[in-house]
Amino acid sequence: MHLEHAILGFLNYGPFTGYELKRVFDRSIRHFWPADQSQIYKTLSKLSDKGLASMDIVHQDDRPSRKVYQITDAGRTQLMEWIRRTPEVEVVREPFLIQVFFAGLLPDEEAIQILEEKASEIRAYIENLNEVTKVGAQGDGQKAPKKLQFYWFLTVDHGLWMMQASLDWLEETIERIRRGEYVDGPAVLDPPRRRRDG
Amino acid sequence: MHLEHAILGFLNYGPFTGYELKRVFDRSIRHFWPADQSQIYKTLSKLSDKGLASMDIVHQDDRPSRKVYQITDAGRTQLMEWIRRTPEVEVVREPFLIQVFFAGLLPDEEAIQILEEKASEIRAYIENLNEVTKVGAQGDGQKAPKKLQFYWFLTVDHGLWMMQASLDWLEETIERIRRGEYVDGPAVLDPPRRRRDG
DNA sequence: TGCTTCTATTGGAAATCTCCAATAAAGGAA
DNA sequence: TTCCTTTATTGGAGATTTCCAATAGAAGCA
Repeated sequence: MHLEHAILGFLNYGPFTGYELKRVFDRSIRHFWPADQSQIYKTLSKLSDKGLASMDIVHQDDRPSRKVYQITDAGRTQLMEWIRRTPEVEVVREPFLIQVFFAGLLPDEEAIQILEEKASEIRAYIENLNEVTKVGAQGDGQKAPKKLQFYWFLTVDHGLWMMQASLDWLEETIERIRRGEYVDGPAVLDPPRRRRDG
Repeated sequence: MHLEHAILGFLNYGPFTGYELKRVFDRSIRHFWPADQSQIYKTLSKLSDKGLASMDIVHQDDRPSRKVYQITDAGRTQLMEWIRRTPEVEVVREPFLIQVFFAGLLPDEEAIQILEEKASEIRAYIENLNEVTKVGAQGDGQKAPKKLQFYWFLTVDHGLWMMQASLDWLEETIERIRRGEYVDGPAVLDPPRRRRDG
């Protein structure tokens, strides 16, 4: 369970309540691991059951008591072990490609329209990612060490690269359909290498 | 539920049993929608309940009877409606990036090692995708119409572009870490546009 | 002969996640 | 004054998917 590791990672920086963690997630890694609030709470109690985190109840007069979680030594060990692990082979699952696969049933203009819609959705997403970066660059009050912030930026960078690649594919594909390429038979071309402009 | 639409799409080409569908999935869209066998069976009976497919039992003397499913008019209508829909915003969920995010806790060489491992995993995946294309190009006995085959190739092409982008990001990132870039502070650069070689 | 693979379907358990609702008090906006 | 948002947690329902096991005859291999 990956949420477990993500939470452990944040607890490694300091103690948090479920509520606080939700905000931390939303402000840092939402772009590659969105977390549902109730899922965070459930995972916290699981971590506690496993002895990877400990919990203290802090009473408050005006609000519900806070359950503050802290990482344990066992938790820290497991976190580091996980980070060092060879990354898993990830299963690709893209509903959009099911649509593309069967879009051959539609007339060209309609297929192109769907690809255009996807393209503008991605453009909006890129805008959004750039926003995330700006908010993160301001440091959110507490300053993270430069190195950790650098790695955070790398994940944003990854998102931007992938989105850009997707956009480029869409534009190329629309071109290919416009040219009526399938009449001459299909071809899977080698994907282009990516390099920085200028 | 997306598997529902994928199955409906294949049933639109002709009648299939669950067993046959499993093989069709494995030979065509596994690279973006792997399907579990028992999930296919469950989804088929759901489609039948909803009146989107009909089922005939064909007895066989030497083997268990086959349940042959056919798409209904209602099913065809819904399939076409779905294909034309504006593509959904897809939720990104990448465990590997959680690892990258926290890899800042490791010494540079160890972080680089993880990125290298990911890179070779992706290279293997690309090999595999190229295999898929070769098998598909032979047409598998029955020939699909050129246009439909073209759209199928497009989905493979998409996979290749995305994998290549991921690989390029990894290589660039390894470079950036090697240069010790984070010492001077982080930067999210604009991703490069893609162009064909030569 | 024994083992594995292929054909063909079914059912249960469990993991992971989303969505929704309930509780409760404070503070700010309209 | 009424309504919405924030803080803070809990619990249940359901969706989707994976994994595993059972059944069973036939065919091919060593």
